[in-house]
Amino acid sequence: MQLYNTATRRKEDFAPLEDNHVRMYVCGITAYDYCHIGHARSAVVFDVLVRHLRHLGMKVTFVRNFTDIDDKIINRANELGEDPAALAERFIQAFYEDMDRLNILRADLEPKATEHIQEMFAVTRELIAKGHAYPTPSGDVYFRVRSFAGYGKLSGRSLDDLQAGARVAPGEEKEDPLDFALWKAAKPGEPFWESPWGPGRPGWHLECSAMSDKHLGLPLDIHGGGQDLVFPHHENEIAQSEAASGKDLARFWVHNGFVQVNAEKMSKSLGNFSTIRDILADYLPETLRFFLLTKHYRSPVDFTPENMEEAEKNLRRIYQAKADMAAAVGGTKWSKTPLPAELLDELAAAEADWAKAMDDDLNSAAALGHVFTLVRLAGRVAEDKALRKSEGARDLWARCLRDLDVWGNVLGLFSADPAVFLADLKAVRARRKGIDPAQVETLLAARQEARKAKDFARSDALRDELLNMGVEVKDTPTGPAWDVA
RNA sequence: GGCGGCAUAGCCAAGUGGUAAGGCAGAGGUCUGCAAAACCUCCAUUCUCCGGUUCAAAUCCGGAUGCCGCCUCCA
Repeated sequence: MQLYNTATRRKEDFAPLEDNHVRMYVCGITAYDYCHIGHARSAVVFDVLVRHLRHLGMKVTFVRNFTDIDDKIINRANELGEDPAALAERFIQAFYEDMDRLNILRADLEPKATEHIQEMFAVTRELIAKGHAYPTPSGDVYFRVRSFAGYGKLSGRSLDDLQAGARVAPGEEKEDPLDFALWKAAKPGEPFWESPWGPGRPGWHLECSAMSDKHLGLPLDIHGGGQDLVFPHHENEIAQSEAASGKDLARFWVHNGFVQVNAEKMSKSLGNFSTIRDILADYLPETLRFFLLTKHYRSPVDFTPENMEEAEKNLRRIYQAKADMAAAVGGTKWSKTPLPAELLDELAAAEADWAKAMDDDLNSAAALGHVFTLVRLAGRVAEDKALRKSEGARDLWARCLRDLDVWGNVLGLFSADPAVFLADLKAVRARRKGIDPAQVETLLAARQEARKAKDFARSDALRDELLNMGVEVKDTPTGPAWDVA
């Protein structure tokens, strides 16, 4: 498959260094708050990447870390009067709850920064020994950015460009404003570890260098994260890892695009972010996941109610098709009427195009288009009186269902029981639109009475009343049913 | 100011040289007491604008305009 590599700014053919074994590291969360929709996107993107590589037959060792010691954690803990370690643990558990709901597979290894203090010492010692880092009198250790020739190569920045915007905070003892902290001396009241440079705690970037090397070895096949991590986090990781080890940190750098809200950047500082929990109060988890996959992973995606609603309608149609097909293949007595060859050609083309799309830099948006080819094919056969009782139709539906299972397994979608999913979706949409199911049932029963009495004027009036509430009525062989329009 | 990205129908969105996927919405039809669902048909001679390269460009190059991101914590 091809993957876009931030380091080269091109799509490249991807193959792991080790035969058929992909070693992949993705920067996880800093556990100081509930995850927002941006975390959800990153998680979904790399989850689909792992699933797809495995689908292609590769073994994937996926490492995603937790930053469980950091300024933000300490600040938050102080605000709440909570122990920093306990606070981090609390939000790590919340992370698992949210990600489980989104059908994100657990990483193979989920190391924490605080469990790798010794490994971070080792990297720091190596960097000091090689002249790439220096301790200060007050007990900080800084990376000497100008000692690493490749600094800026990932983000495409020159040291001079960076110099212009660099600042030195009061009290810092840097040789150069661009130098960044490997180790921070403890301030009073902060958690700390004893180190060769005095009591303190690790800088933000160091843990990833220590953990990726320890758990996967360099160079990594894939290093991933959000686009915002390109600079400075990943640039600094490269400097640390490559200066210390002499090896490349990663062969492929993969970065997912941002989630915007009403076409604006979502950020803590703007305060316009939605947590996953907030969103899942109004929408099904699968809706969010589907929505995030309707755009290519490197493009920005705009989170709006309209787009979420569209995702719901798309999913409803796909699950309805699954339900219809499952019911249809359960039939007996099949005829020998042959299926037109074009139908099978179309199906085969959709299958090939699906694979091509996913192999093309994980183009889930294009891939989802081919799902609807299956849906339309299945519906077309079901509508055809001559074909729908044929063995060919049965086999086509079975094949479509199988494809949906396989594709859904790669995307992490479509795996729910259709009846359950459709009922859940209806409930969540009704709730969001303020529709009272009990009231709907009452009106529906009244309409049935009118219909039985052939009072069609009254039954149509009731149907219009329901429609005004946002409820669509449908009469089925097994009686009336309704859905949210 | 430096670096980078994007601009495709009413909306969402694929498409990096060969003549515009898909979805939502909309129109007509089949079905239906009427509807809904499903299915069929229609819905961008055109891809922000202006130049250029080419037999051929939404796709490459130059310019303009607009929007966005990074450069500071951030997925």
